Amino acid sequence: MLQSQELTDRIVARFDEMSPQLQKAARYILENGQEVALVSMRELARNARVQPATMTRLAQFLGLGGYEDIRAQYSQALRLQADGFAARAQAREADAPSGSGLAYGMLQMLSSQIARLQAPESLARLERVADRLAGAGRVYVLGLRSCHSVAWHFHYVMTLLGEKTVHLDGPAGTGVDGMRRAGPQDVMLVISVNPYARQTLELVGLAQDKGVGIVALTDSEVSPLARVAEEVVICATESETFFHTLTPALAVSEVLCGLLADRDRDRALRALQEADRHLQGLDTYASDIPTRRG
Amino acid sequence: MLQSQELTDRIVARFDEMSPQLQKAARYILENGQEVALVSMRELARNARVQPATMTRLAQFLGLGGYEDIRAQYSQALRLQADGFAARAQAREADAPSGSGLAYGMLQMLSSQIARLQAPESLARLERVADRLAGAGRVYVLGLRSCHSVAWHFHYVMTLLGEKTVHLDGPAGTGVDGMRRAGPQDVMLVISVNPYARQTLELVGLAQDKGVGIVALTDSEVSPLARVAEEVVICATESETFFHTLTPALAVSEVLCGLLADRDRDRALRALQEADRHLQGLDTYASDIPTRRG
DNA sequence: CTGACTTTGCAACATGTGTTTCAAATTCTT
DNA sequence: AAGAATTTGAAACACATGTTGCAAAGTCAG
Repeated sequence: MLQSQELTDRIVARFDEMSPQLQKAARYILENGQEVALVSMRELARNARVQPATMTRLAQFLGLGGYEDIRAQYSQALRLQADGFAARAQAREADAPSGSGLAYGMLQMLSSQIARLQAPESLARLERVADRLAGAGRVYVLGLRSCHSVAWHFHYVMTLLGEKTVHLDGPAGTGVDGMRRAGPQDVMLVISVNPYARQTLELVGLAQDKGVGIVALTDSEVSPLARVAEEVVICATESETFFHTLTPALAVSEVLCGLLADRDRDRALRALQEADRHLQGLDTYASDIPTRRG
Repeated sequence: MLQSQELTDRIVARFDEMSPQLQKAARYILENGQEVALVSMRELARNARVQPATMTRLAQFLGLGGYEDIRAQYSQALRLQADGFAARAQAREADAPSGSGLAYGMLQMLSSQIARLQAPESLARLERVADRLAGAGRVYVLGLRSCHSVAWHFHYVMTLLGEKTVHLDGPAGTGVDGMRRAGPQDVMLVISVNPYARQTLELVGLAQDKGVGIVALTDSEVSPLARVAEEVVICATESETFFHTLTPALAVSEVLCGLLADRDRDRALRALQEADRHLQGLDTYASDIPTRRG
């Protein structure tokens, strides 16, 4: 499969060999690449003042099957460009095996989804969420079912940073007990994506009743959480396999931790060093498989 | 003529008034704006799993003449976005404040780290790990401390897919009990990065003694796990803040789930449908904050 | 000037498009 | 539980699509 730049190069290289009508069509394509992706070939032909058949002949002259191949490459180029992810220069190799093709596609999509979080609006939201969490008395962290990992990880890192977060989770249904002392000076960070766990929504309702601020990581502007949260970060969940992805949400969670740590770097560093000493003292880490005796 | 942001705002504003199918179409358009410009409405409807008529109804519901009006606006937005791409990228890098700069840098690095997993060698390893796991009697999943999220999520998704994984985790130190019946036909998937938890390494040693196969997600070719595992996938952990990132490892975990599901798509689909019915039957999900009585 | 070859316009073709209409299915109200 | 209203799926419709094939037009060599 060709890149649109590669196709562009090929058009330029063979321009002299083309008949006048082919040259007319080729020039129009070179000068209006995004229109190739956005309008039909017949409309493009009209705009270029050539016959539709000329476009098909041009594609075949260039060694392609038909005009659809031209459009597909310009469409893909526009997708990559619109995503704003400069590092993804290489398109997928033709005929990759099914398994690797799936893995490749999943990774490409994940990378793109995380890159999209770099948009100015998204960055501004991340800042506002971090501000809100930094100013809270206590931060309650809630993520159920598939979102558990994101909530747990946020809480884990924040405890290493010496922050007072409360993870609303626990065995034998005790997780919600953590909300007992919550009040208006506190904030709940809730992570939930479609399909939304009823218990998550119920706990958010409870938090609202107690005057707790809500900030949310969710999948859409039309999520029920988006309606009640003061601040929302939208995390893509679309996936090329059967279930939604939580990788962008984890990325966002880690970025929030980073922003919070950044607000008091000295304190965060001290807390990490203390945690490190504590864990070293407990012999928590090792750098090799222990040799077993007996 | 509306801007696509204005149309987006209108969709969000009126979302609650929409029927379930209109909401499904609306959500898909919000999440896939550039596809609106790049593919036909019938193809978009197929991807969104709605009837073509639904797309037309949505447009009319929004006060537009027909779907073409939706497409025209998203096309125009894409034209504007593509035109300004290079200039906006440069402005962002020059002007971003410290906080957003940190967030931007973290996201850029994460996106790049995941993109690097698309290398052929990495894809080949993913295939081999998936093969090994697919052929196992039982899969034991181990990830402690910061790696807990990745292990838990893998286990969670695999249970949805109907697979027999055992998560070596549990309260009151009981997690290791799951290893009691492990044997040579089983495989352990271990996730650990520097600093490596001693208990992780001890359990890996125990698994080796029992003849259990080991596959590892870890951070380096020189990780202690890399020395003892049959297959290794290297996940970057480098971060622009104080602590290592687990986002690439979660991405890898999800890709492995996808590859395993791909090996028996029909079975995976049936398992997910059964899980869905089961959870629906338990009233696990909701689409709005419940109204509290009293 | 003529014949051969190439280029080009145009129409037919099979298929896809967005919209409309109708009836079945679902939901809501009484 | 029944009737009304709304939602939805599916098919038909008119039109647009990209491609193919044929013949007219144009160009070039002898």
